[in-house]
Amino acid sequence: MSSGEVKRTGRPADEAKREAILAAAADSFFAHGFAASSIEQIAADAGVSKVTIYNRFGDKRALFIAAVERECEQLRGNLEMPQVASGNLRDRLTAIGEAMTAFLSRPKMVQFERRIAAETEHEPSVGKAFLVAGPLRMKRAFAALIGAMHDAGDIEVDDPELAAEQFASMCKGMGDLERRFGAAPDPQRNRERIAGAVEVFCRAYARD
Amino acid sequence: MSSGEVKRTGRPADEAKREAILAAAADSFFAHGFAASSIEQIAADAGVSKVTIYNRFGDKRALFIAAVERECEQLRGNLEMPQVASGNLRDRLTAIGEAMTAFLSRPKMVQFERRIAAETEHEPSVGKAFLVAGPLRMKRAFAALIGAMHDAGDIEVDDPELAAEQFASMCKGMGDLERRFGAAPDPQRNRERIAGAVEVFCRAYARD
DNA sequence: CCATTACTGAACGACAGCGTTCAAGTGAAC
DNA sequence: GTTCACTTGAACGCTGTCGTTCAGTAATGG
Repeated sequence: MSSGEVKRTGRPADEAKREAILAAAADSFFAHGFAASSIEQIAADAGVSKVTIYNRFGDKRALFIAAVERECEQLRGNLEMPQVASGNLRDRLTAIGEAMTAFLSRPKMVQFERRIAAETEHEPSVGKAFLVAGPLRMKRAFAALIGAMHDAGDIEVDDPELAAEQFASMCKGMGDLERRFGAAPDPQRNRERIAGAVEVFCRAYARD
Repeated sequence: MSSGEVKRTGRPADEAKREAILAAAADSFFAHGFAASSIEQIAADAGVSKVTIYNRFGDKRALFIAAVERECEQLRGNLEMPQVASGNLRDRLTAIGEAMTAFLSRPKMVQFERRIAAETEHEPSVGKAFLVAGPLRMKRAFAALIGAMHDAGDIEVDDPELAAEQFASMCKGMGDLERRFGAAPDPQRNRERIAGAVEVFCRAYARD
């Protein structure tokens, strides 16, 4: 009943401050890590008193969780698959591969992944939440696309999820690792990876 | 000249202690992260005085670097490619895929990767060192194998490094992500991934 | 035995973070 | 204007870490 519609008397909480706190927390946590971040600094960055943070979030750990949840929500927004229904099979696959690579290459994304992975050690739920909000979601969307291509008769695929993984993995190749471990990006090689993935995928699955 | 053959007088350094320190440091750093690890705790775990650590390594950061280097060396040892010269193409590829997945799935490896990635943010050299000692090394070894298969007439490949990446990436699929973010391992799915990778690879590259 | 080097335990100063408390101020709703 | 909840700044106790110092002990070569 009355979800969040409770009329509270007195001064209302400042939602702008909540946002500022979470933004500052995310910046610090994902840039420096949980242990290396201080609530004091986050409060200063957010232009807010430390007490306000404790009143609203209670705990450093809880603040971290809240920041992760916020980031996952934002992730969901930017995750839209490019709806490429036009063009031939190869062009469509290429577009998908390029969109995916671009999405995963953003520095912010790389940083976020790094940090979530590290923090998963202590808080496995964080890792699971990210998996569901990010990669698994993406895989399912792409698998559905593969299924549609199969139904349309463009390709012949038994296991759409596996095929989706294969294509996505080939597009990433080692670019994934290189990004994560700070090697300089190589756009040329990334294009070759996508082209190669399309080629192999088509040789293996394209009909006629 | 006389590399390390300098006759030093006085009590000799206890190499066993050095090892104990590095082992304890690696355990702590890779389990809890750099900032969350304390020299005091590492000293206690190693059964060594804190002063000994400072005398031998000088600094927390230097200790971390030393621990990473040691881990990379150990990595090099366990990285031997299975020399599968026998059997048909599919069997050989399957053996390679299984060896690779087993190697990358070890909890210690997952943990190490997570931590190095996180610490790359502050110390990019650490990430680069790991890339060279691990993945790049592996890729080259595997690319050489692919090249040999090509020369032997089993497959037809233009870009052995790309093909190596493709096969390895397909074998990993999303298992990589799942491990890193703490999802329960699925051996059945991993086998399917390897089988699928072999199938696609052969369809794309196998001769006749 | 003696010089030399390695190691230890304990203690120290300096600093920073967490989480809490308190008194005071602020602002919306009734 | 009163009320009530939110917000603030400052201060506090506590804990923990780093990095250093020092005196004392252990082990080795000459």
